[in-house]
Amino acid sequence: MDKKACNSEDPEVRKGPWTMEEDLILINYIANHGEGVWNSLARSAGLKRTGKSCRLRWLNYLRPDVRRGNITPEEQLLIIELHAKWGNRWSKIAKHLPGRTDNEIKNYWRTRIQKHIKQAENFTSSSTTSNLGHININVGQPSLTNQIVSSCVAADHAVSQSYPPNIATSSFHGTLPNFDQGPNFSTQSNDHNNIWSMEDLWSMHLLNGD
DNA sequence: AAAGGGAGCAACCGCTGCCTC
DNA sequence: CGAGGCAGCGGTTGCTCCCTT
Repeated sequence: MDKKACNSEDPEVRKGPWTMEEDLILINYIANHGEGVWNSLARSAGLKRTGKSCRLRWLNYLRPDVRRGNITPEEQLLIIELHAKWGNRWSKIAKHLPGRTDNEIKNYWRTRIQKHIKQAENFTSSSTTSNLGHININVGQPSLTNQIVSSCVAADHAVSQSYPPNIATSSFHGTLPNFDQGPNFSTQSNDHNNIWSMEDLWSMHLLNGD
């Protein structure tokens, strides 16, 4: 329970998007002191953030091993199968997808797969009882699962085909990301960008001499 | 060219479970 | 054994970007 730690009335506590400065402070601090005891970490590092916020930022974004963007068809299939098995146990599912975070998988599911599932279910007979509220795919229904996977893959493929590679990555090619906009410099990016931006952050961290 | 709407994603919120004292 | 503190989880919100009209 985050009784005091999550006191959102505290004017000293910053909320909203993380700035690059904050990211660097957090990276530096964790590099020097390691993770853990997030509330005191936030205080010691001089971040006006809750420990919770620091933990989330680190786990979902700043960790060096985090992979972002471009969910592969294999990963899609795995997500669908594991979700069919475990439901919305995102962290459990994420453990089977190295480098992926529960938040990313959750967002991916809600924004992409859920949409395709609905389409697929509409496409299949209306006589089949389904649970749209809590998507419940039976692994024993390969046709539906395959339909969803192929639907997702096809959609993603279409998107990647319709975007010239340098459009999605344009803001990162040949110039430093625009950090003025806060952490959004790496949103909606593919693997290449993400490696790019995070390497950038980490190299800056290293340049700081830590 | 501008406005509206939808999609995608980062971050917050509230809750639960575990651990320590 | 109970209280308090922390980490972790899942749901939700709100912002930004991009596409369509």
